[in-house]
Amino acid sequence: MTEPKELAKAYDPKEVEPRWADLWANQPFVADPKSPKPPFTIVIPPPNVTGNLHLGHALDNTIIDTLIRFKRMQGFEALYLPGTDHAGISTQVLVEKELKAEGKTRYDLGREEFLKRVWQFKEKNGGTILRQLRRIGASCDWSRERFTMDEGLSRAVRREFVEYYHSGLAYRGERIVNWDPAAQTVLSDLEVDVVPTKGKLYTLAYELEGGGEIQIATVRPETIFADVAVAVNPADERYQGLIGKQVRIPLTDRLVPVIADAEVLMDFGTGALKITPAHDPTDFEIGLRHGLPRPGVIDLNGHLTQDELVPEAFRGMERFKARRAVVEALEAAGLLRAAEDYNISLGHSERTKVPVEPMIMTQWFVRMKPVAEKVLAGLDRGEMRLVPPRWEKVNRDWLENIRDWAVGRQLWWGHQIPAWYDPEGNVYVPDRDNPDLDCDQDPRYAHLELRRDEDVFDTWFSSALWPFSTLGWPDQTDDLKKFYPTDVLVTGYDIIFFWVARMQMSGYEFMGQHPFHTVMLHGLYLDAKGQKMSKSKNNGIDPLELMDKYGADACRFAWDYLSTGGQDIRHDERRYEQGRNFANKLYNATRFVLMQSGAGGNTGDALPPLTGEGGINSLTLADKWMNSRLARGVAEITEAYEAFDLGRAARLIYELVWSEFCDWYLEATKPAIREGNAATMANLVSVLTDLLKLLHPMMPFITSELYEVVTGNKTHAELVEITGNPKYLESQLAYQNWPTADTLREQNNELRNVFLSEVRGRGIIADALTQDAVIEVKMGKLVGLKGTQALEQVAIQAKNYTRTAGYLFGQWFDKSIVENANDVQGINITLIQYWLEDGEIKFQIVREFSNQVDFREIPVGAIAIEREVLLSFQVMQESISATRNLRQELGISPALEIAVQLEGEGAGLVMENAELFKFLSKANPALGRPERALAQVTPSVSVYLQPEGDISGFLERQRKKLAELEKNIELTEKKLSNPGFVERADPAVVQSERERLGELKGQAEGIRENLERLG
RNA sequence: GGGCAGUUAGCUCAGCGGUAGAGCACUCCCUUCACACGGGAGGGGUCGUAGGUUCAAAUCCUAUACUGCCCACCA
Repeated sequence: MTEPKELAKAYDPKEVEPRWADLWANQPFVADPKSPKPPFTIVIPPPNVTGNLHLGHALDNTIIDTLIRFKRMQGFEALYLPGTDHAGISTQVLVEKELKAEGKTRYDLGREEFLKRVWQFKEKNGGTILRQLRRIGASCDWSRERFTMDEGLSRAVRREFVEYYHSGLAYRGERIVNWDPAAQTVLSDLEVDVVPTKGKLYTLAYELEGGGEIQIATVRPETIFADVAVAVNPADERYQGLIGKQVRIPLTDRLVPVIADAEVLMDFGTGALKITPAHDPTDFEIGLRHGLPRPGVIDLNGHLTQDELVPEAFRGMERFKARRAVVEALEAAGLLRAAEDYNISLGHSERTKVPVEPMIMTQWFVRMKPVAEKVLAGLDRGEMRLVPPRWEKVNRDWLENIRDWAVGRQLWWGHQIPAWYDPEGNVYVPDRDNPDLDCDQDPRYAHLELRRDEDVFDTWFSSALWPFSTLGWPDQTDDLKKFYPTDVLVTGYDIIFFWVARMQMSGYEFMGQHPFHTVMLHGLYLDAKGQKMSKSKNNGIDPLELMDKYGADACRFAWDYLSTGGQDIRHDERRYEQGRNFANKLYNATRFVLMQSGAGGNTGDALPPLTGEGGINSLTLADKWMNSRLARGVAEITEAYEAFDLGRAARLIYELVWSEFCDWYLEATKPAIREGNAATMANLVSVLTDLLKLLHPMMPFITSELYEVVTGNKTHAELVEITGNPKYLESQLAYQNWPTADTLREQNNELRNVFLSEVRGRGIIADALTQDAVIEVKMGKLVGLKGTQALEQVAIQAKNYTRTAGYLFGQWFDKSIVENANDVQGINITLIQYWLEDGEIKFQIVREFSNQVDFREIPVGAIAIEREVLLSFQVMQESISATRNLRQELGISPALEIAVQLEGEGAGLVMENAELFKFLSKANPALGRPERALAQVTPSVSVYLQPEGDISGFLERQRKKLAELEKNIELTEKKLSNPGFVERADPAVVQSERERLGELKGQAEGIRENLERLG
């Protein structure tokens, strides 16, 4: 941008966005724990430290930043806490891949060297994702950036384990676990994806001791060498005689018993099940019940062991190769009875995609049930809500059926488990009161040879603490006191179990309360075909490319716009075009305003004079209309933001800016500005300023830039100077107050102006001031004022001092203004509430007396305002559109000025605003009605135009319109003649139906008559 | 096996008890002094299907059909 007058025609985000991104990176939005403002906290869902920004992150962070910026402007001490996760498996896998390229494994380096290498990798790549976050404009407090393996967070994790251990929840036990042979680690159930996999169901014959055979069905014939029994259902008549007998495992000489267990399904396969406790979870359970041994024949690499249980030919063979070999051998031995195609539900490692091997191992587990119960109780008490609410059931179901959590991972990258073992296998864990003391450093155990557990914790074991470990826990820091519990958690529904539920549990367990009150779950971002994005499908869409192409603001707007009701989002490039076009529209609207004013705003505090040049009497009909639309927009948009309904907020703003501000108001100001109407000019600037504020949470870059230009009249060079330097820009839009009905009125709100002029004109305040004694007032006492009208307004009048403050739904919403009044000593204060009701401004005058909570009320008064004032701009719009339609119908050149005649109850109003009408319709209006003319009939005005040329098309469309009207009339009449409707429907609905019928009839009659005249 | 979403204009989606909406696409007109990433005027939908509740249903209920997702130890 150069001087305002030389602004480029099209908005260029590439020029603007990097400057602001730099400013926000260099001068972050630091939250102050000592601030008197109420806190509003959101912690980032920490991305993998070595990852790249993908659309899930973009969605998370755009939504979060939108909420944070909104709350910050609303007067909260907003904290957006950034950070990254060490992401155990995926980071380690990345580094190992790098090593592999060098022909090495982690074992070649050894643990210590390997970890050094991972830290180097982290230092090198760890900054990427955070830089990418800056690109989207995230207003994080970068001074508080955290990493799950920071010193502080590591202490938190250690504390977590020590607490779990000493409260008896963490224990070490031998269980069947999911083993990932590729990553060489245990996985939790959540990290296993069950994928239907093509395979075969084999029926094998086990010889019965003493002759005969029993057939069993299995998909894993290679595990028969670890069989310890064959089980049948005790109720199965087929096998009654066999229970207790011995059978021979095929290809071996080993005999195992036939046992009975109720868990065996009679109608699956042959009804007989081979029991392999070491390699199948169900078999493990059955084995446990029957006290069976549990030999294993598969090693950690997924190969058959060298164990003597395995026939020599198969030893050391890879598991799937072994399966084929065993099947061949069985066939050769004549023991394969059947092999049918079968879809096996096979667990795969989420990370490495390799089939998981169930294995028996001794591992650390945490018993989550008692912890989950605390969360469930909290949910019962309504301490947390999920948005959309349907997820609460999912959340609850999981917590209710929670199983013990295998927390150990056989990785090197992560928090090493603080548990030590002596040579006899006894466990040592640090004490609660000194958790940071390693047991092998503890003098009490000096006589022992202690060996530390090699394993590290599951990554989620540390993420579970994120909402408070990042704020300083286990220390009782100021941050923790101020900002915990956090407010909203924003994330995709795909990590409810992994992360959300675990934070809930650790929140209740360690902080004694909920970690956040609202969980906002957005949908998944799908590709254009509606499929999940994945590396294997290579259908990923890169948010950085989108931002380069359309600008970060455009993308943010698209993401906010799309976040409706937690629905999944299908990629559609057109949404980004919409965002880009919107930015361009806003830019050009601002450019127009600047061209007119050539200068910045005048957003002073004082009320404008009531009369004279620049006074409110100069406001045009369009100004008043725009102010009224803006007031409504502020209310609706604020409500949508408050409800975290960003999709709705985005739609409302888009409509307000484009369809109302640009399409109508901007055009309508042109004639007034040409006449030099200063009030219109000032109004234009103030409306635009509020629109920039409303839009700022969604499009922070462009709004910040334009705000500086509009209010400060800054040149491009000055802007570059400001945003390019690490110099605190206190005046920036991000720190401005959110528009309220109050500030609107300070800025020439129609209602306020009408009201105040009336009040002053009638001397109402003067009356009030003389009626009661005036006593000094402490404004801090202004609480307890009651009332619920949405348009309530409080005006404070004191000598030369006039301020207004709002009071809405029981709370001050711009209290600072009220508090500032303390500066004025000895003031006389009258509080005036006023609101709109039934086409009248109702008001109430309230006197506040010193140090008393009670106040006197003067009965509600009312000033009637003409309804037409509020509806008249609509009449203008309708008559202008009707005229444009006529022109179009007749193919009249847009440049040609025509003459129209007007008739109807709104015609006079149009004549009063003839200049506006003429400017927007290129038609000169006059009252009256020609004998023979084409007509466009609107509810309040009929527009007539002399027919020219071929009007057959026009007539046809008019007939169609008439038919449509008649159909509606019929429907409405039918409705109104239905006694059920008239008696039972809401009277307001009935009334509006009646009015509508009248309107329809009037219009139909107008068209009919006109058509008759035209013959 | 259980659960949850979705099915609305050609496309992608809002709306979720009181006259069917948006963006894009489509037709026509316009390089009008903010914007062609634009302006103006239009066309286009019996809201998956079948029942029910209600004065009134795209919206609530019950079935049902497709589509997608999640959970679950039938080997």
